[in-house]
Formats: sequence, structure tokens, C-alpha cells
Amino acid sequence: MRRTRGVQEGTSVADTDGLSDVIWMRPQPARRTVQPPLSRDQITAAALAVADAEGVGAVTMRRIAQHLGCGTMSLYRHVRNKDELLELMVDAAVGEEEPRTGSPGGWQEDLRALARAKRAVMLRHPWLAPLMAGRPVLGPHVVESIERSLSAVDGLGLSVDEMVRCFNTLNAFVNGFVQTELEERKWRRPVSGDDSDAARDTWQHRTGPYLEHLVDSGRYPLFSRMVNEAESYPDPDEAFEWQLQRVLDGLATALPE
Amino acid sequence: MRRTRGVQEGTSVADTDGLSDVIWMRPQPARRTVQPPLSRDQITAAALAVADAEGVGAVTMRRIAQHLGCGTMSLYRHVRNKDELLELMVDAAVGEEEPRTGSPGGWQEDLRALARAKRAVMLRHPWLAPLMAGRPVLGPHVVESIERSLSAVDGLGLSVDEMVRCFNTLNAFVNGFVQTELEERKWRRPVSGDDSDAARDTWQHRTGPYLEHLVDSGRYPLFSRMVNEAESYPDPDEAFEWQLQRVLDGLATALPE
DNA sequence: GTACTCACACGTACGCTGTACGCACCAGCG
DNA sequence: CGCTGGTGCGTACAGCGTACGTGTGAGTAC
Repeated sequence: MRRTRGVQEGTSVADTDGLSDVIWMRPQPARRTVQPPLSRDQITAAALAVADAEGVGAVTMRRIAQHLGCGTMSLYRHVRNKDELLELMVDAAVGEEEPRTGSPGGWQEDLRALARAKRAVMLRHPWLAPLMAGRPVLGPHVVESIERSLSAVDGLGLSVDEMVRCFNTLNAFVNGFVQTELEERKWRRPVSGDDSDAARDTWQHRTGPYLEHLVDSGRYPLFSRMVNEAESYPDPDEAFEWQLQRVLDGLATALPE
Repeated sequence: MRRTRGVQEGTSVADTDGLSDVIWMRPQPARRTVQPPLSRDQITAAALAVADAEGVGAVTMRRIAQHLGCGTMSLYRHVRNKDELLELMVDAAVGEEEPRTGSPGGWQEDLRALARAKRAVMLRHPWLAPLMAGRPVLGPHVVESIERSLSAVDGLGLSVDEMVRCFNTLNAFVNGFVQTELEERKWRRPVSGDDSDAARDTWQHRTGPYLEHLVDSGRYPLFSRMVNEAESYPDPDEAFEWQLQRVLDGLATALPE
């Protein structure tokens, strides 16, 4: 995947014996061949691939350029700065949502499907939720997603403000839920390399004594019960569905039908 | 506030004429006087102050050390790394919550008070929500907060798992809501310096044409209505209360009484 | 064919970050 | 007095985002 964009070294004009490189004491400037021109989409795709494979911490202008086989600064022809690239990543990821709406179940089933789709994408790209937090993104895919959500509660006689509130409620819940879910997952599995040896040491074992200390202090009885009885971790899907249903129930109290 | 920790320059042994500094061509090593010893709490407080005053982006080991009047690397005696410091900041901020629970309104009023307290803290420290996202923090104050939330739904005959689910639902909503609220606030006001000139240019004016383009495309009718009719922005407090009530209603469908 | 122009790729360099390492110093103790 | 362990902190380094300027190739006008 690397160096596929055809930047090869040396051999410019009149280099018949390969000595010119040595004489000039430094590598020739890379031959400027006809590059398959860079595009914003390519860059975004590369950033997405790097983030998925090595975590969002590995998303570096240099790393992405290397992934594309181009110079670091070439990226800046197509992207204002790194922050814009991150926004593009968010929008691209949101574009992967595959909601199955329009079912005969009415607005509840539609909102449920949208929530599930959102969660699925955020779980597939664990970096998405943190990136969205505190970054107002309004890319086309995000707008499309908003439009879908709004249309799920359209035609119920609600004002736009009310529709937006419903959307915001559900949205806030899904974002918050998945964030917590990802946090929990992070200290169950260690980082991303899943060495079962290093896995143990990362959190459960490191935090174990501290947790025991908190429990033994007796000042947090309910927290302690939570820690002790949550030994066999509950199914996150089930938890999501239950909590999602509560939110939908809550919306139902303010919606007709 | 700077240089108060008493590290003064020069004047070590036998420096009667002030020339030794010049002769040695570089500043004397700072006099090692009896320092009021650094503590984790001091460091955390300094980091909090810097984050509040200049944004989380200004939270730098060097910047904090400067704020404390100590050397950068001194911090590492008390803090494993920057990430641990951020965790300490989160825990300290959560410790500022001032919930008024135990009111006669039952679990609904208690949960409402907890949610309001949480939101208040996150609004007071705009960096808190982003920092919490994707970072499992289990400091004493956080545990205390969890304990409070759990105790609000204690004694209703719920299993621990059910209690945790209720807590998680509310928590997810509050976190998600405040994050969106902060994002919106971010592109209404520009950054933090509130120059009314620069303020206009930052988002509303920069994104204006783009928004118009989206609206004019006609592909997002509901989104367009949202943009157009939300001219006079709604009261976020009111929105929070309404949405919070929906979530509480939803929980009520699964809780007795 | 030649000369000019322009878009774009990219090398270099700078200021900043987190932090590993090791030295300098001080309190307490023999 | 000498030793020792804890701690402050200066130096150094790798890596970051990115401003700036330079060089190349394609396209166009003549």
C-alpha cells in the first residue's frame, strides 16, 4: 500500500553511470512523474484507514502522507489544516450510517433504527465519538443524518422546535451511551493489541486494588454492590435497547399517537 | 501569581559583586531554597485554573509549571504523565457538583437535581465534557457522584443492574446534551475572546454561504426549516428541562410509583 | 517550437509538545 | 562530619502541526 503513487528516487537527466548522485552529495530531488492527483476524498479515506487500524492517535499528517505515498505538505493543498481533516473524517464516518427507516412501525421504530445505525457506526469507528465531542461538524453526511432524524418525527403535527428537541434528546442519549460504552470497553480490553497477558495488566489488574480500597472503605455501599454484582458483565446491546426504549417512552409522553 | 514559590536567580556562594553571573556566561543554577513542597492538589488546581482561563489547549506541562513557579519536570514527581493530570482535573471538577438531593419529590426530583448539578459543572468548565469523553475516570469524586446517583434510585425495589441502567440512561443523556450545547455555544460565540468583530467572522459568517447552499439545494427541507426558523435561538435551559423531563418520564415507565 | 503562466507537489525549518535521563541539592541520620 | 534517599529541575530528544519558498509539469498563446 505504500509508495504506490510512483515517486521513485534519482535518475534525472543525463544520469548514465549513477555517479551524479554521489557527486552532488545528497539524494536527487525525487522525480516529478505524473502523479495520480491527490484528492480530499483520498486523504480522508487514508485518514480513516489509519485511524481504524492504529487508533486516532496515529492520525498524523506525516503518517497519512506516508500512507498515500506523497509528501506531507501536499496534504495542505486539499485540506486547510488537521482540524478540517478530522471534520472530514467525522463526516465520512457518519456517511456510513445505514438506517432502515420507513418501516410500518411509525416514528418509534424509525427513531430506533436511526439510533441503532448511529451506534453501529460509532462502535465500528471507536474514534468517532470522541472526535465529535466538542467539534461542531456540519458536513453533508451529517446534514443528511439530521434530515433523516427530523423526517422520522415529521408529520406528527409538531412544530420545528419540537421536532428538533425530540431529535436532540435521542441524539444526546445515543452519543452519551456509546461514549460510556467505549470507555468501558477500553478498560476491559487493553488498548488495541489484544495480548492476553498485557490485557490483564492494563486496567482490571491495575485498578483492582484501588477498587477494593474504595469498596472496603464502606463509604460507597451502592457503588460497591455495583462493582461486586457486575462481575459477569451485562450484554451492552441489551442495555442499549432497554435504555433506548426508556427514552422513546419518554418522547411518547410528549408526542401524539 | 507567578514566581511566588520563591525561586530566585543567581547569588549563590561568594557572589559579592554580581559579576560571577557574567563570568560564567550563563545564569546561575537557581538557588534551591526550601520550597513549599508541590502537591498533586496544587498541580491539579493550577491546571484547572489554566484550563478555565485559557482553554484546555493551553494546559501544557510547561504552562502549568510556569503558573506554579516551578520547573516543568517537577510536576512528574507527583503525576505519572499528562493523561493522569487530565484525569485528576476531571475528578476535581466533578467534585464541584453541588446536588441538592433528598428533597421530598422522590426519585424524580433527586435525579433532576443531580442532572442539573452535572450540567452546571460541565458548563462552568467547558473543557470537562470533551475530556470525559473517551477517558474512563474513576476518581473519588466521580465515585461519590455515582454513589449519589445510585442512591437516588435506591429503595425502589430495583436490582443493582436496573439501578445502574437508570443511572446510565440519565448520565448518557446529560453528557450528550451538554456536549451538543457546548458545540452550539462554540460556533455562536467565536472562541473565547469575544471581540464582536472577530466574533461574526468565526462561524456564522463563515458558514453562512455554505448553509445557504445547503438550504437552496432543496434536498434537506426539514433541515432548512430548522435553520430558518431557529433564527431566534431557543433558551438552552428550557430545552434541557424539557428533554430531561422526557428522559425521566421514560424511566418512570419502568419504575414503580 | 517557444515562452509564459499557473497549479500543485514537496523539502526545509521553526516553534511547540510530552517526557526520559541524570545531576544538584537538602533533610535526616549515622 | 559523611552518607543517603527523596525531590526539584535543566537538558535533550523525538515527534508534532504547519509557514514558507522552491521546483516541476501541463496548458496556453503566439
